[in-house]
Amino acid sequence: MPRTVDVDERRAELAAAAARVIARSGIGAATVREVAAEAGWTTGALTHYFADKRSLLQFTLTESLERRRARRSDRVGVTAQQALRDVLVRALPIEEDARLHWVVTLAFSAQAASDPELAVSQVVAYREFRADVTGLVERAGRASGDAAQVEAERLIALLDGVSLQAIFDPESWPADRQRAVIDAAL
Amino acid sequence: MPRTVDVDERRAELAAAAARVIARSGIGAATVREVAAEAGWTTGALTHYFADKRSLLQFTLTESLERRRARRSDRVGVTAQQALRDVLVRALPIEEDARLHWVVTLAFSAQAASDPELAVSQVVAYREFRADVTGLVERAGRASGDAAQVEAERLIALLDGVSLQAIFDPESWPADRQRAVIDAAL
Amino acid sequence: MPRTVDVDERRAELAAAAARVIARSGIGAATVREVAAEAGWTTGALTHYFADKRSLLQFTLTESLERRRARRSDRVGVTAQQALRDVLVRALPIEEDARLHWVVTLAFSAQAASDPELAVSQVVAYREFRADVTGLVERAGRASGDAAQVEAERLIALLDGVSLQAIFDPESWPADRQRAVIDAAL
Amino acid sequence: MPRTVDVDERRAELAAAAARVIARSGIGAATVREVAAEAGWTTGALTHYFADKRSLLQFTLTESLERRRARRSDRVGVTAQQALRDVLVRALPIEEDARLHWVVTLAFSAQAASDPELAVSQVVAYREFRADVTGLVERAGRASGDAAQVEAERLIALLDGVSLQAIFDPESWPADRQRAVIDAAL
DNA sequence: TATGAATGAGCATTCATTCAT
DNA sequence: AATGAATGAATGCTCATTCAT
Repeated sequence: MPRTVDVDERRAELAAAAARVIARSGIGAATVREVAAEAGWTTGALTHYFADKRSLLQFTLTESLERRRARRSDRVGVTAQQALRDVLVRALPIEEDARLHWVVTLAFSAQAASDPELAVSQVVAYREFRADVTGLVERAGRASGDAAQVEAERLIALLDGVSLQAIFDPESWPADRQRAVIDAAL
Repeated sequence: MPRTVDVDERRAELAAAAARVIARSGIGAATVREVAAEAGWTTGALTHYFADKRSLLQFTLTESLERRRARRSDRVGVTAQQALRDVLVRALPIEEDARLHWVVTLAFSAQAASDPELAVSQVVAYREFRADVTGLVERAGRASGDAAQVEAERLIALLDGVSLQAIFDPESWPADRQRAVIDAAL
Repeated sequence: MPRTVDVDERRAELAAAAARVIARSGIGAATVREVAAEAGWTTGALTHYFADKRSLLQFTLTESLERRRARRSDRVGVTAQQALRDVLVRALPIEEDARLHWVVTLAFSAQAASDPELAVSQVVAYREFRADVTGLVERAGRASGDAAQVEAERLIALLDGVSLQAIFDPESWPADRQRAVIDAAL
Repeated sequence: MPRTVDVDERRAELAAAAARVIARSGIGAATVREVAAEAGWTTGALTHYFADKRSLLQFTLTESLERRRARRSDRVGVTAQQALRDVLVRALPIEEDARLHWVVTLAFSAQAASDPELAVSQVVAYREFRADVTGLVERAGRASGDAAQVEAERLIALLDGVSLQAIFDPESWPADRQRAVIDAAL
């Protein structure tokens, strides 16, 4: 089914274009025209891949969440403690990929209040992340059972809080300081 | 003499209406018409108090930040340690006021990327918050000098992370669990 | 009836303000607010003197035409030939009064097409002007009967043509050149 | 391949519709909606051809000036004297084309005060007209050098004055009388 | 008489969406 | 599959007008 591959790839390209527009100019500027132009197509072409604007944006968010999840799993040949640290540090808005994800996520938070489907995607992704981190906390022998989940939540809250502030106030939060907070918590 | 009106009060009313609309339906739904209707006026009336939509939204954000700051200062006759705990806990999205503030703040984060003035307001407010918390950490004898600021940043990051998740996934984060994270950190 | 005098005076003041606004920024900028502000009042005050915008503008035009007519008659102790020359030259957009009148008249020409009442005011004023000039042509012994009217029309056409171009292209038409055309025709 | 459209032709159609609306109801009535309806399109379609209202109206004026200029040049196989008379008479508001041009020009004079670009278009067009007429005056052997330009200005002033009055007071100015003034001047 | 708050219709403009080609 | 012309609803904003004070 080579055609299916094309379609998926095209959808991913368009979602990436949408993410770039959102990061650059805010979600209000993410019009169909603008996203299509950013991707190098016309609005008409876009409608072959997304029924309407809403599904384009919906996919942009889930794609961003999915890519974050994928990035998380490619850790091989390290100890659980290292893996835990890796997962947390790579979620910080330090590398461009992660920063883009954060900006997109926050932009959608403005819509999630009124759009349950968006909210669900984010909740599911968060719970998966929590399960992953809980697993690593256990494998690292830091805690087990409920205590492991509490520890995971504490670590994720710290990670999210630092990320949020680093997005808003990058000057106060160079990469080193971001990582330092995580390392101190571990 | 025509009926006179308390301009500042009216502006605050309209900003509150805007905040409610944003919290209920997202910032995209915060149109001039919708905000005016929420406040019980027509669009024309709104223009007496705000030159344009941008200044309405700008004021909505700064008003929200200002109210949060004001709420922070009314703590009397308690120990520094209690005051610190109070400040952090009351910033959590537990009471309606604080929840509304969080939703509004996050909604604006979607715009701040493209509107430097909004970004500045948020950064300034965050730095003030950090200074306040740092002062309390010192007075509580938890740390001093640079270490006090590092501790403050850790506490705020934790607070922000919990708040963010509580906004997205309220089911996972009842008030007790939110407070527990803060208490454990203290 | 002192109050009546006040009212008439106030109406004249407002009409003068309207004329200044039109001359400065075009008829599109002659909003009720703008005219009231130019006169130093609020819009509410204006409504005591004019039922609506239309009657304000209508009066602005007729007042301008009336003032032009009044200016025409204050010529004493000169020969008919001198009076003729005077009437024509003083109608040219050289002095501020006359220039303002021209600009206002032209601005209203844009509306006269769709507003018969405005058109009538202008036609009546023009015919009066023609009758005046015809009388002067006869008294100056330049022509009589139908020939006098034809001569008057020629002179007025010349005057209007020069005025029109002087309004549009003042650089090409300093006062001297405007007067020279009239003098050559006489 | 989608249906293709002659952009220049469409712009000309829309400008013609704008001219008709202006002539019928005044420039104040020349709203985007009204012009689009007059042309048989919706407002959205209009924006494919003009970025905004201002550029639509600007084009309407320059198109009208351009058409007048084009009309002027299609004189072949006549003497210079005949050509001169032709040019002047065809500029009078006798035929529908010329009348429309006059009304449009006058309507824009109400805006030119506040829009320098419009004023420039009109001045340039007038100076071209003057240069053309001056050339014909010379070729007709009526005058030469500076005298030719003075004669041209006199003729144009007469033409403009007659036209202006014929627009305002058509009853007083049937076609014959308009032409008679020009012929008498020649 | 005068104020200015409030209304609501109308405006230019933007934009998601449809559709003939 | 892709274009881009066209639609029409929605938006921010302006403004003439009304009216309680």
